[in-house]
Amino acid sequence: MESNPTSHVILGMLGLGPMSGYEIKQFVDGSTRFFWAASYGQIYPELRRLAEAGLIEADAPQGGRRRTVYKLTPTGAEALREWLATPAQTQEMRDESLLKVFFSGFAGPDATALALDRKREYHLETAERLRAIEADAKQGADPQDATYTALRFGIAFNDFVADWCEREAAAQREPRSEKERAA
Amino acid sequence: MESNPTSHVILGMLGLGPMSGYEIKQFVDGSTRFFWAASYGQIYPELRRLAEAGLIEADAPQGGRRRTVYKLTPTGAEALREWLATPAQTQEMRDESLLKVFFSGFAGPDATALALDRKREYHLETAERLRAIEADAKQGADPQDATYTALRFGIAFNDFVADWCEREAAAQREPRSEKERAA
DNA sequence: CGATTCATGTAACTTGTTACATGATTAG
DNA sequence: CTAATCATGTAACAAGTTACATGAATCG
Repeated sequence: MESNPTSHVILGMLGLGPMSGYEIKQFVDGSTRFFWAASYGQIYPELRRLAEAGLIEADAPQGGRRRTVYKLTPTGAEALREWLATPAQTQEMRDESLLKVFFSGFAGPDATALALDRKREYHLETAERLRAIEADAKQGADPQDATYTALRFGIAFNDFVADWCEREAAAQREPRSEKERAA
Repeated sequence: MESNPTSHVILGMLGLGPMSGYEIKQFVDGSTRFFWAASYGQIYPELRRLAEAGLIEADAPQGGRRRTVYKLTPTGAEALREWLATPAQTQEMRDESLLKVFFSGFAGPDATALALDRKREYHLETAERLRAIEADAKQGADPQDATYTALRFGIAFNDFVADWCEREAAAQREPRSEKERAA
């Protein structure tokens, strides 16, 4: 069984409890989305593959709707534990706002501060959205619960970046360096 | 001309000065790599497309080696300015180390702190690598130069995450909550 | 002169998104 | 009854990586 990135998210989600593909997608969108997304186009085919490989199996469907709830098999639980014990490999960012900061010099000396302002705005909004999720999750949440920890990371991270952008934009707006002032 | 993410990196790089595909790759690897990567498989075909669309053109090749140095045309410069003036859209992360933190509860109560330790280590190493690049770039660098600003962002960001992981791992190792202590 | 680096390029593959199709169930 | 939501799925596409092929120039 070839393992791919998406398979680990699915195994992890089923490690939290039995779920259908639809529920996995909802859960991802409300939690790992900001650092690891997944779409139906990945989830459903991957569920099938994992079931064929014997890592997960269809649980008895509950409720009136036709749906397939999956759960981990012992093999799947083992695979999840193994993956968790392995050092992480994928560490990627694609941050267009930072790319614009990087190249902003081309649009003149004031453009950098503006690019930083825009980046800041994005992170403020994201932090706010995450705080809304946190407020929902807060009731009875154990602060040491790992999923909650990841959420707090998202908030802290976005707050930090917003602050950094603010400070840096201010520095960019300060009077130019001695060399330039002398000129 | 359909614009795609890679085309903007190339236009931006050529905005810094005429470059060959090979040089673009080197430059990316030494700068935007940690927030926006690019491979030869993207760069060379895209250079051809941009040249056909008239946004860039082959400059007179300098030096003994056979190579093609590209530069922006006025149209390309305009396209770059336009892109810079537009709000950023792509904002993605794929952070496997955080995913492991998120799911770590499955591997027992101690696993979260360990996952945080590992994540911390990664960011310490990255910060160190970026500092090495900074040390190289430092001679005569204008602190308000935008490319330098992005580099400092990378360092600050990785330092922050490393610290956050340290604090959070410590909190995870503290005695459990009242509820559990009472039990 | 042999190894390394410079330099360009492509084919096969992996990964992921978007948009659509389908239909059942539930809420108002 | 009809609109929204639940639920599963796929096809077409977009994006990006890896690995390889090729050959010239340079360095020791």
